[in-house]
Amino acid sequence: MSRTRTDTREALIQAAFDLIEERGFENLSLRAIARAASVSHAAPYRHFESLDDLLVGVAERAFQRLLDACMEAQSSASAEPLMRFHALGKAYLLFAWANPGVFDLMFDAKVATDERVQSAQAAVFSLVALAISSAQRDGAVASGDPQEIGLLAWSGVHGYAQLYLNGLVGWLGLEREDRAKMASRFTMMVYEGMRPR
Amino acid sequence: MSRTRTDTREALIQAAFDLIEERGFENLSLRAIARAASVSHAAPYRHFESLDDLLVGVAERAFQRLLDACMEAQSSASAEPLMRFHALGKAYLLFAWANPGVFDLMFDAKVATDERVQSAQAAVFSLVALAISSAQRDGAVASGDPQEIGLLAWSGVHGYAQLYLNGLVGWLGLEREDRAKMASRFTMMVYEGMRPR
DNA sequence: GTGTGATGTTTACAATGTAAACATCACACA
DNA sequence: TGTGTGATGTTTACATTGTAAACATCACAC
Repeated sequence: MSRTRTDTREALIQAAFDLIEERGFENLSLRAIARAASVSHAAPYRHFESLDDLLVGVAERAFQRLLDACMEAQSSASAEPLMRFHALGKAYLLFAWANPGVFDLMFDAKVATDERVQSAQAAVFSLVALAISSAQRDGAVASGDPQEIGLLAWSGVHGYAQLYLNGLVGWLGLEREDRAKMASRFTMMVYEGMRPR
Repeated sequence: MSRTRTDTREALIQAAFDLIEERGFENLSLRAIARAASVSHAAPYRHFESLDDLLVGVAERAFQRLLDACMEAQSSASAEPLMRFHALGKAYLLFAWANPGVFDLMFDAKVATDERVQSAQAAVFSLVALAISSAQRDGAVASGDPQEIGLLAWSGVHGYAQLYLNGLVGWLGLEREDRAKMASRFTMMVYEGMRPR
């Protein structure tokens, strides 16, 4: 029984995903991915145009998982807008910290210009914008363009994730509390700034 | 007249800086840098341990310029804490958008673990934290740990810069207003969230 | 003046991304 | 049921890359 088309494609993406989490995506090689997926080093070209194209596939997959994690967190939170927003931000941060390598990849210039990745980003954003506007209806967030406020919220959480992953931990005293608590805390601060006055 | 040690070192860093802004730092090659600096492809090894080490040099240089830009902007702003904060955030965003390639590099995993880069990051952060605590003294920003609030502010601006550079422009309606206006506007939103209630 | 250390070049090598030629296997159609 | 045709995979090949080693050169302290 040989592998179907989708099998190999999936295997390559999964192998890349794992390798990235092991060693970061900077020193990733097409050949190493192929090796990990037990195919020859040229086989990936039957499924992807290039290494970058494969990475786009990985990023798409990663955004799918991020979206799942966010929706899952939101749906298991209470209906109160504060809690839903809190769940969203926390899930985002925990995803970034649990998958630092792919998180870097997801917003890397190499893949971010691809329209498939961009629409995946847009899907995440629409989740944020939705949370904002529903919180606005409950009077929990100040009025204003939900897109704009959503971008403010997302920027805060996203920037925190990135700064945390790249350096900050080193020179700031961070990492004393556990991450879940830090994620909660920071998300609350972002939320705090958006409340009506 | 031959080049002094510092000459070649500087020339290499400058060449790398320029190449990064032309083509992004992902596909950058040591050999291309050497070529641009008119030296043989092995010459860089007399000044840097490796390509990554050279990139650290570029990042250091870039942080220096960012710091200069921020301080310059701050000092030509009025003494009012709002205006100083505004100048800082705006300068940060404009720097990122004027130098997208090196801005990516400055927070890339490849260089961010280096302690020289980390201390450069810390220098930027101390500027932010200082602005916060001085604004607090004037009652313009809510009380609380200036480090923590500063991190909130920095995260917001930084995340916006990164999201903007990698995709956002594509799928959101952005880029209609001019950038200086967008930078101002966003910085003000961040500031708004930090005011006392 | 001389030699010694710093700077630069040439040559070499293994690893990489990608293309082309070749093999194989599943499966539609006779 | 046999066959050929397209999809999938492998082998081979090649230019480019980062890096090391051997060699050249030049400035400058003694």
